[in-house]
Amino acid sequence: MQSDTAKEGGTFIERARRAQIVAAASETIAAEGFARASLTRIAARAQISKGVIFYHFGSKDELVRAVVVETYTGAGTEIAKAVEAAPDHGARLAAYIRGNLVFLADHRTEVQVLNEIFTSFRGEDGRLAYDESQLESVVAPLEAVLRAGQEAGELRAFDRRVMARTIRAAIDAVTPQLNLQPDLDVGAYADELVDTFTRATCA
Amino acid sequence: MQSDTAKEGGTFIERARRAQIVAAASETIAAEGFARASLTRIAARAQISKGVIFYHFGSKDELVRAVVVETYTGAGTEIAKAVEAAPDHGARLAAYIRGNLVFLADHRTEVQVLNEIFTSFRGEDGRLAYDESQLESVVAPLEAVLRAGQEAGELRAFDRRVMARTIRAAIDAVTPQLNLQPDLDVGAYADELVDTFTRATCA
DNA sequence: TAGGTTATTGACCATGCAGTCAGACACGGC
DNA sequence: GCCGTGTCTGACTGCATGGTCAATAACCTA
Repeated sequence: MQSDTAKEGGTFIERARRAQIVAAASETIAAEGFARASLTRIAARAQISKGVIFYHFGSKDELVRAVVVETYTGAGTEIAKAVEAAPDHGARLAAYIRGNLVFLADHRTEVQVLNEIFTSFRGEDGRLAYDESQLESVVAPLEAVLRAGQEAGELRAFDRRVMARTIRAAIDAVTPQLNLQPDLDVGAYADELVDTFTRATCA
Repeated sequence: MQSDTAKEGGTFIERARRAQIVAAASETIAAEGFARASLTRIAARAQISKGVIFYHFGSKDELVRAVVVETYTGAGTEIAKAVEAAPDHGARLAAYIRGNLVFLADHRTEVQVLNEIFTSFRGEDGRLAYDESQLESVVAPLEAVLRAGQEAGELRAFDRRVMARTIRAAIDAVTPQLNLQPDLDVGAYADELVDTFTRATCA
């Protein structure tokens, strides 16, 4: 039997194995892409029998979701901290952008794994398991920053939804470039984006 | 035997079948996603035997590439026309953005198919067949527009590469939204983007 | 209408997949 | 030493996949 949220459930071995399998799955996805990350390959990387995965996780679906939770936890708070430390709303937007790019640069593998899962992981019905509608939670905090800035009169009037999507898209576009060109100057890239969106949003 | 570029090669039946199979493949990808678009399903949709696909195309790989070529041809010129009709460089950028969004709205299915292929189609090595490095040709014309604008003094100094990527990302982000919310007001969305990037780029 | 080319079928193959399971191992309490 | 529970293995099933192929149908020309 395995625990649901796994924070404290299960025996010592239970938790250790789950962590090991999740790590192996993450590594396999990063190294070979989601499409090639079969349970056979994941088990091989972890140097365990394939059956043990089914002992600790009910299905491949459950494993993948565990990888997402594991990888996602902590990312949001890290960026939120940077944003909240900023004084005015213009600076908050800048902090948001910079916080995101720094996170991308520091956690490229994890971000790549999440990207693989989000764009390839499909349910039985063939639809993406993590589609646009569920990514609402990613855009929402950014929209909140924009709204606050507008209400304070520091940012001009614009469609917050469109602007938030645009900024998110600009940030998300960095990952594949970083993947292709690992020595990309993320700081300079951030400066450009901050400049661009400051001009685009300020009153 | 089948032709390579297929414009005029082969018999009448040859060309008709190829077109039919490409169409069926495109429909299947649009309806069920790339991952589920197996040759069996494609053949079923076209109401032909699976073997006939291998008679006209050497492999699934070749079929998919034919879909890309088929779908891609014409898109570039359509947008280029709109861009070249614009007077000054600021207007050119606006025309580029509007041209792209109009194209997205008018050809959602085709764009969705391309998107499916670009994000899921992998070679034997497990790497994306159409990755970031091969999408250079998409960003290049936009960079040219930006460069011309800067040299004419109409656009401020900025990193053209970053700006081009950002604009492309903003445009590409529309597709999944359109998919999720088919009645999205693309005209208004285009206005917002034009406003945003005009402010961001003008001298 | 005969004969050769072109086009098509459906059965077949090897492979890889997610998932199952009977049995074996480890190990602590009795 | 033995038992029971928790853990693990490796062989197995059933299925879908991309791809092959011999037989055959459709077609065109002579």
